[in-house]
Amino acid sequence: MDRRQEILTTAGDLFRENGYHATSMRDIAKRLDIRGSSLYSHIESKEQVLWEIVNEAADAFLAQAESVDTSLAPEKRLEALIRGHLEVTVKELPNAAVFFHEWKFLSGDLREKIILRRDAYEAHFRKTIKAGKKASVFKVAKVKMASLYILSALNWSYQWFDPAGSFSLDALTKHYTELSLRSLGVKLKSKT
Amino acid sequence: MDRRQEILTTAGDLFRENGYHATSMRDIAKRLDIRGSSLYSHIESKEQVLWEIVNEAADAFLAQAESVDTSLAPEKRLEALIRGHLEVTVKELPNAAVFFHEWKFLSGDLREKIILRRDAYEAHFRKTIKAGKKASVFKVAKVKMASLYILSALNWSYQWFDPAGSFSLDALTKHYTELSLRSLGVKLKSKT
DNA sequence: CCTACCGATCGGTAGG
DNA sequence: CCTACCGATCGGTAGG
Repeated sequence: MDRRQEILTTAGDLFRENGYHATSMRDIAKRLDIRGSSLYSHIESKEQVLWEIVNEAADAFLAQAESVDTSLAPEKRLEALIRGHLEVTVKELPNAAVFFHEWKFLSGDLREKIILRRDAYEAHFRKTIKAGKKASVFKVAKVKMASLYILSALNWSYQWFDPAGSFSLDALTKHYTELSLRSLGVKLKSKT
Repeated sequence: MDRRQEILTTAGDLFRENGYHATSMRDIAKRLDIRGSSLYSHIESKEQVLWEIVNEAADAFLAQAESVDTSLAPEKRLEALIRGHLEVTVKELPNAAVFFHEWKFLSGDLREKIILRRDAYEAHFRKTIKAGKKASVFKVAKVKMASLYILSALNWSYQWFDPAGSFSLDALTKHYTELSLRSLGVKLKSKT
């Protein structure tokens, strides 16, 4: 890992722990045992660092969603999206958390770009639910409402999920998939 | 509204828009057309302001949850909790957003106090779901997982809900209640 | 990668 | 409620 990557990784950890504005460039430097000013031979500005972290996370979420075969049955498609979302969240925890929480501190252009990518990502969920509704597999009054609901549940997971905690990623995925499909009216074998 | 309340309200708005650390005391003062130093005859410190905002929101959420009659049927209890949660979120949007997002910038004692109150709040959901599971009204594999799922979906709503937007609070409540009950395996009249 | 330093701004206090 | 001010820290640059 080169210095630039180390800086981005360290910044991601700190932005997640303390937030973008509460983290100073000197905090990042201290973790790497160098002086704050030395960062600037590798990076351009604090905002550029935030941008790269957020954009990298967006890449990961989008790549995953785009890899889902749209010819699959809607339940399978949604299941794949949920699994992928949770996998990316857990694998990139700091970056994902920063993506969800700190993107709004980007200004102008960068902010708009990231909003577009978020919308593109959410569209994968909306389209899948819409397809399931059309195929009468999902029973849902408002597609937008349902996809907001499910995405909300998924989005919040970075807040509490602890890879070392009592749930594995597999267990989380299995239960969240079941809860989501059920919320859309899909009948599953009951597990009391 | 006295000056102290005005300061808290203004601070809540700004903390929501820009975050606690990105908001300076002078920003708050500017909105009230006074100098930053003048704030200090009404408040003790910036952290105390954050604490009061967060704690006020916690009061509102807890009061609502505690007012739900525990002798109701589990579906009705959960419905009341969901309605109450969304009502408080929408009515106190800035404070609720700060409660969800900025509480972690509290230090020591205050931080621990708020964590306890959050846990107490979540317990209302867990207990209701557990009661429903025992009564075989809810079909749920892991109570903790299911309550995290539903609370996550609810918690995220402050991120996107716009009182002036295309959904009313009533519509939001109705749909989220339906989605939540269904996710727990409750059968509802289907709405395609 | 460092030292040295810039102007700006931070939360907060003194004193009126 | 104000002016005046404190020490600390901010993101970032110059120059080596």
